[in-house]
Amino acid sequence: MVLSKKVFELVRKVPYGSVTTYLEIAKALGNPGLARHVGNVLNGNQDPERIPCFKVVRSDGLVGGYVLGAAEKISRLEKSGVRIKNRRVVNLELFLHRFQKLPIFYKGDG
DNA sequence: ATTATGACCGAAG
DNA sequence: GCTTCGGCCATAA
Repeated sequence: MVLSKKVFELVRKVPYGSVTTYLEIAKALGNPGLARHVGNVLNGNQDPERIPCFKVVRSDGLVGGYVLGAAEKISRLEKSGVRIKNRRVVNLELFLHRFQKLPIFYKGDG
């Protein structure tokens, strides 16, 4: 699907040490209702080393799933400097706020 | 066309 | 805070 290609494209742009959410990516695709589908797409990630989908978490902060296991996802997030508390990203809102500055997802208008 | 299944979301309890 | 439930959208059978 052309949509999945865009998903991977966006995920690649998430800076190391930061995170985004399935919902934010769905919004960037133009349809917030696609959040679930975004997860489905990432579930088919054949190259987790090149597509850093460990940076994509749920909108409530829970880390969510990962091809290599949630534990590995948490491990990589922490290694990148993202704090995790009880399977949840600490201060997720700060990260999302950061994306409003960077024209990564909301290019065009704010 | 209908049904079931997901790395989800939001509102309620 | 937490768990539960209905809704969402694409894909596969």
